[in-house]
Amino acid sequence: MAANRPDARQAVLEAAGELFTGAGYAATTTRAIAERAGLRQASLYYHFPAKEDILAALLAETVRPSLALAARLVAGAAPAAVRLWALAYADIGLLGGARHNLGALYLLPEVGSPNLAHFRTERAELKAAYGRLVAASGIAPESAGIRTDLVFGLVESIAVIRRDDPALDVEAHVREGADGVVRLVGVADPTDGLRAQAHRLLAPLAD
Amino acid sequence: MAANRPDARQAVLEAAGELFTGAGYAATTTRAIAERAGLRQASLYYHFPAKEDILAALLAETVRPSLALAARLVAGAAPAAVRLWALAYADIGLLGGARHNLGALYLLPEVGSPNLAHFRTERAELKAAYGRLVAASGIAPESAGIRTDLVFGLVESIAVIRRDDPALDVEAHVREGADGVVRLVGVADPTDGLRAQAHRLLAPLAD
DNA sequence: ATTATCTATAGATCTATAGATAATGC
DNA sequence: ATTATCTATAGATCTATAGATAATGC
Repeated sequence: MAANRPDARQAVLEAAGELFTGAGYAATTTRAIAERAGLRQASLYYHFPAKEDILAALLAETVRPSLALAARLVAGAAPAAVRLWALAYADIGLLGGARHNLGALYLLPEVGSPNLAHFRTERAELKAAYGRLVAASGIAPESAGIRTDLVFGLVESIAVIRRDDPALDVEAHVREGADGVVRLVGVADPTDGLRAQAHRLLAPLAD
Repeated sequence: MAANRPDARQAVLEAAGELFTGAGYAATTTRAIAERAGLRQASLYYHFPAKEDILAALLAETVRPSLALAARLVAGAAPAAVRLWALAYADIGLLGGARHNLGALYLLPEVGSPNLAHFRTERAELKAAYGRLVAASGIAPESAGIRTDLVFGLVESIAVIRRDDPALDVEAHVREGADGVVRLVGVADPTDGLRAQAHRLLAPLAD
């Protein structure tokens, strides 16, 4: 290979993550991404076929860990409120702790693009997992749909909160957010016992 | 005047509202706005000094009604949970019922622009009003800040929910959303009595 | 021969301004 | 004289492709 850097592709994603979350997709030029990644503008196209594929890669790497966790929790046997608390806790933590507030990518109008249908499907699957846990919590079936919308909205709102206050105390927000999700569903009050049980569910998955 | 239309400025705002909420600010060209408004591209600049001023006008007209209501409710004498329910109900209703999902404008990365500081101030004032009602609900002071963040996030999440499902049953979401805000704060459970009281607070303000 | 980069550029925009034009109000 | 519009365009991009170049692996 030529005088290449160890992992240019990763540097591009890192740069794009910062710029897309800060300025948005359309307002970020391929030149700005390349500059920050230490490449020339045209060299981006060796690693990605088009600008939109950079966004697609970032979206995929953001939603996938949450989705993997959700699949395990949906299949779990613990009380639904415990599993819901655990999913919300981990999911908000991933969004809140990611470099560059990647959750803000979900807010970009470009996620509606036909080329990003795969991301939208994965995000819908994550929401469906929340929906199963909400339904299993014993909520009246006619309310479950709307409450799932609200729960998912509350979880994702971490991106807006973090944008408004970049110096956010993420750990406090994560715990309050998970508590809030359970209170919002309205079938159980989060107790220390529930939280401890949820942490035990999450502990073995941390590796 | 020349062969002008009754209210070109309003037609521009209407067109921009549709395009900005759908495709975002940067991806919407002044030509597209003008075309939809029935003008030539350059004629926009008779009504607005720059593209960003069109966005500023839309943001202002979206936040202002909620802010006016919030100011009245903060000064009210009803129980805090009732006033909070009323504010959330009206605010979500305004965002959910507006033409073109104008609440999605709050999600655009361009709201961070220096030229839109006035909007950010008004939005911060609205959030502060929620904060006063949350604090007055009797929440522990160390939790009030984060819960206000979450409450405000839940209210604004109507924009994402509506974007995901344009055929949303807004009225059902508004009521469930206001209930959810009160449950999320965690000091009172919404009852029919509370809702009725809140509606009485809102009734005289409807004109 | 393959990999990863570069320079140069085609082709297509995009915003905002300059200056002309026509209808209305005084 | 003022208001609201238009045509034309300057000047500045922006994405993606073509083709050259240099280092490495066989």
